[in-house]
Amino acid sequence: MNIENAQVQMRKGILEFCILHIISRGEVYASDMLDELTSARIMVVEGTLYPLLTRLKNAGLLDYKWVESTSGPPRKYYILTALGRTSLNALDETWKELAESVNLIVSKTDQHRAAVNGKHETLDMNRPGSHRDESGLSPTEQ
Amino acid sequence: MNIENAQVQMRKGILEFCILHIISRGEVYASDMLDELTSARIMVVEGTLYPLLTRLKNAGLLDYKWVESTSGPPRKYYILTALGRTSLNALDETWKELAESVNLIVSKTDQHRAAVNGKHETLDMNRPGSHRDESGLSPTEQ
DNA sequence: ATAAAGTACCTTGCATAACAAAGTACCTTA
DNA sequence: TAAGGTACTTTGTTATGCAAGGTACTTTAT
Repeated sequence: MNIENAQVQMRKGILEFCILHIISRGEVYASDMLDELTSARIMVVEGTLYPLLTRLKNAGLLDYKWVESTSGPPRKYYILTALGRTSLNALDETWKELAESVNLIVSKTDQHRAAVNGKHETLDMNRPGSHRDESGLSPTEQ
Repeated sequence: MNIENAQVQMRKGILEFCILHIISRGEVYASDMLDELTSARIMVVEGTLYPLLTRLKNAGLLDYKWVESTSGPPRKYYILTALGRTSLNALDETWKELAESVNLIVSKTDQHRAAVNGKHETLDMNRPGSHRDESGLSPTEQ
């Protein structure tokens, strides 16, 4: 597991949420979505997007209609179903909570760093040279 | 695919980031991490955490030492390696960018909703598919 | 006509990972 | 020595991102 892998992982699960958002703004087809995601610097490829759309369709969150194109084959234009809109609202909430949770954890680290840098205390940060709980304090809390 | 599934998905990939953060603040063992994650309302179970720790260890981001406990079997106390600290910094950046990207997409939807509710006009969307909407109404709102 | 190039959607196969559930091992207490 | 608690591990299932290759329709060039 390298860093790139972790970065890829971090983006997973967000895609579905972003797709629903984009579709919620009006009828779009796959290339529209790819453009929008790319401009938000969320990289997705066809092999990811098409199966995702199919899953969402089968789950009843999306519907689509075929539309003729003036410059190529017909396109599938997607829209949200009523269930899709409900789901999107729920995911909005989930995203907020998740971002809050992560920021809570990050800010705790920031606090910890500030505390460690502020004192000349370097007990816990670096080395396992320290010992066991005779100190009485868990390394995690306080 | 139901909503719960989507919520689970959304949390994926964030775990590794949160774990690294928690360990960065000092030596901890698995139960400490579970407590911290639970208090941040990020639910994780052993079957997820232990393999994750093993992966991070094998990737060279973590190290651990066995420590006797006064109330049970010995514990594995984890710390970040130098590589782990570097990686955490990179993931901090990744998280910031990801949150920014998602919030950009969400805010675009908000703008769209405001525009639709404010006017009775729904044709001005930037999408290239607009040539087809004789219907004139976005399927999302109203 | 036919070939080539562009656009759009679909499928297959692989690797990874979250999770449930069951298992192993150690320690304390009754 | 039995029971219960704590901690770490493993196995099997399922889901999913993605690369790569495929089908099909359309326009443009030869």
